[in-house]
Amino acid sequence: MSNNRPAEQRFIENAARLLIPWGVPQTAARLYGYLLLCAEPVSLDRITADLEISKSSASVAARLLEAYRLAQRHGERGSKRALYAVSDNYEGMLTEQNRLLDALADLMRNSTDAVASGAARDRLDEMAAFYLAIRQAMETALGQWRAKKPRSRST
Amino acid sequence: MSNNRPAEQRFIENAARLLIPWGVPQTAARLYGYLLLCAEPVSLDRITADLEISKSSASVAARLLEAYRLAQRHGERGSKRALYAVSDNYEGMLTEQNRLLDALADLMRNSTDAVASGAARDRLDEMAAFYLAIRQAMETALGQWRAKKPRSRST
DNA sequence: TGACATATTCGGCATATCTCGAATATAATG
DNA sequence: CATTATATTCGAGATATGCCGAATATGTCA
Repeated sequence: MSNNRPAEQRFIENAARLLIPWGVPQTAARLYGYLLLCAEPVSLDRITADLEISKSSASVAARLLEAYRLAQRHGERGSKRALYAVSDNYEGMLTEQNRLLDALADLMRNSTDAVASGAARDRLDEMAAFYLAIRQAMETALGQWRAKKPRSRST
Repeated sequence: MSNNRPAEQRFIENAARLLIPWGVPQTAARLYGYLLLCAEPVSLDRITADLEISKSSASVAARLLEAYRLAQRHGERGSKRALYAVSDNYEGMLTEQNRLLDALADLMRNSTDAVASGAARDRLDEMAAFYLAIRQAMETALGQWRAKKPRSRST
């Protein structure tokens, strides 16, 4: 970070622009873009300085990304200092969606009390099957990726 | 709709609960759940009555769902009346995400001006490849589904 | 335990978003 | 062209959300 400021700024804002419509708050979205540019884990103070946001905002944004599995906290040994970096598995955003697909499929399958039969019933069953099929395809693809790239633990 | 009110209500609220965290406004989310239960296209006035919302809210929610490709407007011939029903292709939510994956992959590949080399560069390239792979797997799965279920144009 | 460094929570302000009813626009029909 | 039926837009009030600085909590070291 910080050998070509303008281009980096652009990247950060572009990434944020993509994530924001998906419900990611601006600060968290910008932080994610920023972390993508950082070769090593960075401290909250560094984030605060580079992104020009308050430390409290940096803190909540970082933990939000962590909750979404988009970032990882790297505690420094012998210090309270928290360093953050993008998670090394990029699946976070996708597994979250898989959860939605599962939940939707469940809801539809278990809704015979609301619609027992008829066109709506058929559609619900079909949609449930559809979501499960897609979800399974994604699971498979994720598995294949993990297999192809088994270890990447070298920073 | 409306032969087992309590169960239907529960279904509608449950569906809404799933969609809302994804940024879908409450009214639109409930409307989607409602439409899932309707065997036939319904009018705005019917929606207004059954969902107990204002007509303006019904109108904007319906068109929001339409924009997301989650619902479809069925114009009545010889009338201004608009009838809405859930779209018969359930891919809407997924294609939207595919667009995000594509855009992210693009951004990462075209960001050599921000990071030319090093660990961050490697990661960006890897992520771009990852997103494209997943996106392609989904595309394939969608294609297979369409092939398996070629015609469903009955009611 | 005391002193320090650091992260986290809290209350308030600013801003955005939702929902509504009234006003307006647009299409259909005689 | 007037009337009616319907959808859409508009402005306002209410609600939620994001962001900040100050206050607080928590961990670390001597």
